[in-house]
Amino acid sequence: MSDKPVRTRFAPSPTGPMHIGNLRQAVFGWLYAKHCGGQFLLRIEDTDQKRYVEGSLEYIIGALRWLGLEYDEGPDVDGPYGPYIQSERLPLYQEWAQWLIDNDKAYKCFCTSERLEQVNKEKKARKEPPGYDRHCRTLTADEVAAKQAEGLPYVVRMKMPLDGVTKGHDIILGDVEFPNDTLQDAVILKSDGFPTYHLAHIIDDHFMEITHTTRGQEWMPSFPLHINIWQALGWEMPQHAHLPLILNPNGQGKLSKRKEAFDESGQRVLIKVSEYIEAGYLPDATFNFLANIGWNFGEDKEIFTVDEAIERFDLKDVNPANAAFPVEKLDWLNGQYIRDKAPETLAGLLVPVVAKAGLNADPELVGKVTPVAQTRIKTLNEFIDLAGFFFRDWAEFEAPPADMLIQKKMDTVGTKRCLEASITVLQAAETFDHAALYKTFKDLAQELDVKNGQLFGALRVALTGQTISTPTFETMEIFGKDETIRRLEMAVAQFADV
RNA sequence: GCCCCAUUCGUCUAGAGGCCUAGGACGCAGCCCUCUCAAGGCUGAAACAGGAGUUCGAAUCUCCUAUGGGGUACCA
Repeated sequence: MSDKPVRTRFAPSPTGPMHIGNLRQAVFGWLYAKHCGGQFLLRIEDTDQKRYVEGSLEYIIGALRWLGLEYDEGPDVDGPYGPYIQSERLPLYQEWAQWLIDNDKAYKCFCTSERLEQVNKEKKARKEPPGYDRHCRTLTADEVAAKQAEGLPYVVRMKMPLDGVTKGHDIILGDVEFPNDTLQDAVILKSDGFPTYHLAHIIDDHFMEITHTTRGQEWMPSFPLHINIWQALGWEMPQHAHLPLILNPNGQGKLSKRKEAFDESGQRVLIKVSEYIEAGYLPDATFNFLANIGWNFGEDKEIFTVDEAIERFDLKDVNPANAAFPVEKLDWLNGQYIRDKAPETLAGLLVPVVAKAGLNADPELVGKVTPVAQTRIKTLNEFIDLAGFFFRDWAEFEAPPADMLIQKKMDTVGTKRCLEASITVLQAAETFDHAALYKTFKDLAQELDVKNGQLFGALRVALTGQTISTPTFETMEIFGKDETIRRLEMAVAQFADV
């Protein structure tokens, strides 16, 4: 091990909206770099032109920034090791592929995909494991020259050892070894001149001076290939950490944006980072949640800040086992974070949410409603369901139907009487704060010989049109005397024919 | 098929040979509080995949089996 500064990278492919599992990989790499006082960089691996999706870079950058994972170098952050987009580094890969050929570590392969298919078909018929038969590995220099003179397209394949074992070490998994006779002469440079991931990431990691790599465990099978490439190149290999995968909540299969998953309550599991943002999850809660999968803070502490995580995080403490995605825990955590925020701060976050819902996002009103909603919402968006009525045009409020106003074990006559009596009491009210209102209505309930819940429930529905809402008297206080009475009168009108 | 990895409450996890009659959290159940819904408080049910070893002693080490996951592309 050297004393060079720790450098980690997040290297996604620009293939569309960013996946939440991907974001977690980024979290671990970022956390480790920060923990070591090193650098974290973003590199775009776009060596597969076919899979490129327009706008992906913006998705990736947006997701990283949203969560607070600032990178020291990247496509839009200049650094001394750029460019940070692989398609802009093509000559480098081609040069080193040639170097490998020149040094007898790799070879040109002219086999067509048709032949490859044929080979596999035959192998299958003989019940042999599939794979390339190394047909071009033994081509003579003259044969190669002849094929090239014909203008035949070719790929470059790695010349893998035929026997023995390839040994490697992983920070999380420990020592691993692979029998070489099961390995393939993988393609490292495609016929279009683009490198495959295998070659490209190694060259980049080397020249970008990456000291520790983090990637999903799905890469484990190609680890021996990579080890051999590093060795062939004669470069010092960074330390590798293969991170556990996130599985669907039921533990069946890895979380994927192509296959939708559902949790126990039948809710669709959100996959894209953008979906989490839109659903009203907080970045700090999401960070906490993601960091808690496969790693934990210790001391039985579930809730921790980013700085606390940086302080403690170490790749070697990561649990090697794959994890079912514990979605339901995010709701709880997000609720915790919402409650921990200063009401003014929360209100600031809520204003745009109200606006986005197409409602009147008056900051002052949001500020008044926030404290009474704070313990009742788990995501920002739930604010709309609970308290959206405050932000609709009051003049357009329509009284709820009579049967909604009538509470348990009440009838039309009794309900109407309650509402009328309430209006009378309200008109006489001098102070209009919720504590005083509570007291007067408690007295009124006794006077009318109904239960608190029966009276208060009718009031709630009359005021909000909802059976679940912010507390009734706090709601009255926010509405003020005039609006409160107006709504109750509208409710009484629902009983006109009684 | 072959290769690789993993396996502690339903789930995320703590646990690196005696501290474990296995700890925390989510979820769940019950109770308290209570104007709805939450929040909060308290209580409870709930796990070392199985089998062989090693050892005075194993959730912790070894092997086998089972199960789950991943890979097996001129995708990453």
